[in-house]
Amino acid sequence: MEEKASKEGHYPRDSEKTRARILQSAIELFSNSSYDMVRSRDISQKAKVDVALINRYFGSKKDLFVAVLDAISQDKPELTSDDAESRICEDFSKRLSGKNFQNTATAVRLIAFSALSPEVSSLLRERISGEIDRLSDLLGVVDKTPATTLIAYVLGMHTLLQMLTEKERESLSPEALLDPIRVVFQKKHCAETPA
Amino acid sequence: MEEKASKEGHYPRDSEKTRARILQSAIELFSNSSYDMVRSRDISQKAKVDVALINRYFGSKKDLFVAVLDAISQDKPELTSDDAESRICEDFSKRLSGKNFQNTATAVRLIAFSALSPEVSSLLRERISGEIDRLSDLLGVVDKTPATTLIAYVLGMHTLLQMLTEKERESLSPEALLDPIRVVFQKKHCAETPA
DNA sequence: TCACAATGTCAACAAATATTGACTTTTAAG
DNA sequence: CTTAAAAGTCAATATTTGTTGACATTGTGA
Repeated sequence: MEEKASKEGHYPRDSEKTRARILQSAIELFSNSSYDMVRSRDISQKAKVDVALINRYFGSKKDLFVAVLDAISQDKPELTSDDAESRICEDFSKRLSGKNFQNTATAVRLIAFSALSPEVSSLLRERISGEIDRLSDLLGVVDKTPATTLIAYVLGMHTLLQMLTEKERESLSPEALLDPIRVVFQKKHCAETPA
Repeated sequence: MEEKASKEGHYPRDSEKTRARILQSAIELFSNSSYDMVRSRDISQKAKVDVALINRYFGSKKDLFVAVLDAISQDKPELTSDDAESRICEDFSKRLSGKNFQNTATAVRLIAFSALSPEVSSLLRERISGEIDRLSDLLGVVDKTPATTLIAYVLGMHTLLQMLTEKERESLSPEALLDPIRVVFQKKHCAETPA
């Protein structure tokens, strides 16, 4: 797994791989905190790379962010509506158990974190509209309201789960957390929450 | 309405009123963007006051933020569950019509904006837990899940509505937007959205 | 009117952070 | 081996932003 690192721990030079390493680090960091919170130096450290290389390879921090957006737009699998629901479920579960994670629902989560960062919010505007459209297609309706509702909920739940203590998170019922989502998917409208 | 401003436009000196003006400006600004986005100089400009006075009167920007939190915790009216629902409704309506606003649901909205700002997120952690408890009482249940669900949704919807264009907002059905909320309030579980 | 405290103004400071350019090291071709 | 381009390093810069302290102005009680 480790690239052979000569003596003092630096990798043999390979521009493609360093570029990829920067991008990957950026993806992970931007998926777990906001654009503003992630400093260039965090990314470079995680990628085991000098800060200056971010600018050399990507132009600027903002450009790197755009590259991240493009990257996660690429490998977006065709979803079924069942799939989408279980994805969100899995995502919530992981967050409830306090874990970090790599590859589930990254786009929405990333958007959730940086939605209010002034430098990139305009970029995210387009993407979020795209996500709403995509989800609307998935639901097979013209009206954007259900998709908007769902994404808002996922957005907010991510933010909120981020804020709560582990103890508080544990006290939540993962099942019941999905009720509003089921409303949108129009499957199980009348969930009974035992008082 | 205007305080008598002597000749060149500065108010007669009155520490209480200047303090109040700063606080009010801060409340409004922090209710419409994040802690990071609101610069000290924005607050001072809006309050028609020198920047330095923020520190003189409140100590620091962070302290001012705390003062804002305390202030909006004060005049929190006793709510009924009907009341809460109509409040949220009103709040969404205003946001849908692109207006800014002063006095509705300020606490949650303010929390929504600054939830991810590193400097104050720990402060908000307590408050949001408080809001969840308060709402749980209102709902008359011990389980925090419904309240958490509702607050997440409000949080996310605020963020999202913030991002969408006016055109996109207009295409949404305010009624349907409230469906997940009704789920939590356990009133109208089986909403029919006409395809 | 005088003096002193309260209030307000201004410019300079400090810290954080993305960015840049000059410089060094590595790689690979001729 | 030489040499030039590619890749990486390092220190300095520019900018933004909260904060501070010296100074000016206003109000008030003796």
